[in-house]
Amino acid sequence: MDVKISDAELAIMRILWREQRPLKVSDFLGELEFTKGWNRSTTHTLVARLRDKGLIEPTERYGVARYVPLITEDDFILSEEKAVLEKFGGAKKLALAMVRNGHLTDTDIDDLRDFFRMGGEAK
Amino acid sequence: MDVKISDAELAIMRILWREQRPLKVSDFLGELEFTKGWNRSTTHTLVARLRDKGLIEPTERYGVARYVPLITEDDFILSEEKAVLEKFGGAKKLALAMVRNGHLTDTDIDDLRDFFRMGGEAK
DNA sequence: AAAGAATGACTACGGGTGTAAAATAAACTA
DNA sequence: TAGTTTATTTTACACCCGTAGTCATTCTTT
Repeated sequence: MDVKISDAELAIMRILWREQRPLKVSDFLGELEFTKGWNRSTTHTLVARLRDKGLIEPTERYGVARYVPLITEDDFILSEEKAVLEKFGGAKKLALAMVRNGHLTDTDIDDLRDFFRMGGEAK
Repeated sequence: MDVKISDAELAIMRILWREQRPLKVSDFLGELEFTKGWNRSTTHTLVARLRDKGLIEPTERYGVARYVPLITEDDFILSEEKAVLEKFGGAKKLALAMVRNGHLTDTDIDDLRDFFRMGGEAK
């Protein structure tokens, strides 16, 4: 998939990924109103756009639609990663920036190393 | 600074950062036409927008303007880093994605570790 | 069933972005 | 210096995004 998820849309995807179950819009309306200050309409618009883009889908429809994501968070991250590297001019530059800003700690680095040693299965 | 640099604009900044000297638009027109397939007008538009945003500046003006960047690549990277982490849900997740995709190698990781050891001055 | 509340669909609008044509100005060449 | 080539500015336009108003529909609750 290479449809774009906008920042605002992402907030919705995140909730869907987190909850791991079909959600009615009303299930996260409140949260988004609180965390993002969104108007009810705004949330509905974003949900509609995600639906139009084929990124979420209502599971059957009696009455109120319950949505599920059609891509996993991992898929999203892996695909975004590429765009980000493009923007930063390489993984190493980005990693260095993260280290310099103190967002990637030495323990994190150890973990990455371990991840390597184990051929890539750790979390 | 917290003016946004769009993806297209970034291509221009990158050339300016790379060349380390004042450049005429014609100096990179060809490259961008080749690598991005841009029309001459497009490049000019982007240059104008960068100028309007105060991100580049012509050095004196006899005849053809020669531009220099007003922010360094490091400044840019450091400021963007935050937005990226936001999007990826943390530095570690992002780093893991990079490793998984094979964009951050074990040697890179060693370098990061070294960077740490030396209190942050390596390149 | 009627009134009121919740829900969802449709419409809108201003700003940014990618893309470029058209118009204008400046520089070069014969 | 006129004619031509090159550079710069102006204008355009469609699409995406954040944001939300409004209208229509569907529950609820008397």
